[in-house]
Amino acid sequence: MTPRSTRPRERGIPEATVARLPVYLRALQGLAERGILTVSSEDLASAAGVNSAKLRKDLSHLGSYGTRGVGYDVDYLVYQISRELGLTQDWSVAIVGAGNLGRALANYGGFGTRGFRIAALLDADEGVVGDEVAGLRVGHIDTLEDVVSAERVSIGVIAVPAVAAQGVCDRFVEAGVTSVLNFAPVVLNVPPAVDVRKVDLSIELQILAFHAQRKADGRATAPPAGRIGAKEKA
Amino acid sequence: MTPRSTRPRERGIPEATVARLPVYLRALQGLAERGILTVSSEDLASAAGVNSAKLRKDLSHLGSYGTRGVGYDVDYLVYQISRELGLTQDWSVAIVGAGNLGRALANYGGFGTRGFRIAALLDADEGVVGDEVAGLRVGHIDTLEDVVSAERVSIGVIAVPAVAAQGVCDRFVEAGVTSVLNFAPVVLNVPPAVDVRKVDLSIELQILAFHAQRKADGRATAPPAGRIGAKEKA
DNA sequence: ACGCCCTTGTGAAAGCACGCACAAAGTGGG
DNA sequence: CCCACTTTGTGCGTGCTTTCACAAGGGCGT
Repeated sequence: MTPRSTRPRERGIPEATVARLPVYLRALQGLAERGILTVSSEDLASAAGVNSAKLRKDLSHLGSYGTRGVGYDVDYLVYQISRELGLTQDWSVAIVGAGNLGRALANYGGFGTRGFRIAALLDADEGVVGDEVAGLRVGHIDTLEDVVSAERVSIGVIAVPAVAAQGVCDRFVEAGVTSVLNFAPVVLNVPPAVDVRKVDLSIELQILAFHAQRKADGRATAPPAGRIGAKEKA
Repeated sequence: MTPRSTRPRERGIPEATVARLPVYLRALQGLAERGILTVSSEDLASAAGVNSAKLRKDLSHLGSYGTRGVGYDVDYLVYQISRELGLTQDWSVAIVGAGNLGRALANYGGFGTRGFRIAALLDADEGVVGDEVAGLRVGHIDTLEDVVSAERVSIGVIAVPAVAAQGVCDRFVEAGVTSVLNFAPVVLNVPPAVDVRKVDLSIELQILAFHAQRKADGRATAPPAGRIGAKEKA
């Protein structure tokens, strides 16, 4: 614990790096569970499916947490990434929509890891209100505002049909939620201060179809080079 | 139908553009349903949540399908984008995992739009094999290879727990599937010729948490600027 | 038939992201 | 105590993305 520069990072982690940190975190937690104490950038990169230089550069944005000639201390790095991502505090999440998707989300064990607490699961359908899902009782959509303020919900998850999504989003925003995760296939309109992320099955399928067509349309001009996967064998 | 250059695009649409085409397509279909025949890049961009210059450049990669001073013919553009994405042919999709997530996917009406056909919904749990979901009977995982070859499945969807994902993926690959959509929170290992896309709830949540923390940690250095959303009012 | 006005399509510039390759830094053996 | 080896952290070149700004093209009113 030498004093170091005391100024590891100076704010401003590239968005592309932020998007990969959760992947590194998961890989590290897997290593930790297997009792591995130290890992090199090469090994961690391989576990996370990225280039090792990219991994090192990503981590360098958080500070100098590695030891040359040795690698990274797994537990320490888990802690640093968790802290950077804001997972050392708990975030309350409200899920709207208790259909199959909402239930799948609610059952998503421990919500990735810890750090997220499902404060409520709401639905507009009287038929499902009152059901128990993942140890939670489904509440009525009309209690959204109460739940958000009582439970200090900071992240809203929208798992309702497309036509209802903007309405739910507006209510979240009105209630003070500034982070929204949207599973409905619509573009949400929100004020600039609100952060929206989208998860969209049909978009992913269509992107796959595009590349599949490439492969089928006679020899493609370039290999698929999927943005995410396409790694070589272990 | 003037002869034009007959060489509208020459192969090689940027990946970033491909990822946005489905969004444009959906926006256009919405316009078409409302009976709108023509749209300007400005209006379409607004509906899709992007910058109009970006939209024009994206569309220019497909060819010159607009009319200066007027805009784009909605139906024609729908057709061109569909064709480019490979949606004018049908793709057979097999979903493995008939839990809440698998069911949610199977029920995802018309699978976005048309273009995708669910050839099978499979599960390893004898308890759910035989259930009817979305007009489909859940089959046993052991029939995966048969289904893939009999139904000419080209896209495999993995909606199983993390520990089972790699195994299912291997079976898909072995059976000849070259496009995989993975919902399990693991990095899949596949040969280079296979295209994998990942949808991961907990990663999205963690990215939101990062930005939320930024907002909370005193005035952020920069506004959130969510990759996806954060548009202004209509 | 002419000219005004609107909107597309695209050069050019700026900003990011990626990956190579290497110097710096730390470990362990002799 | 020194040297050989390992692995990090990063400067730099390259290519992709985004955005601006505007010339070219086409419709419409007169």
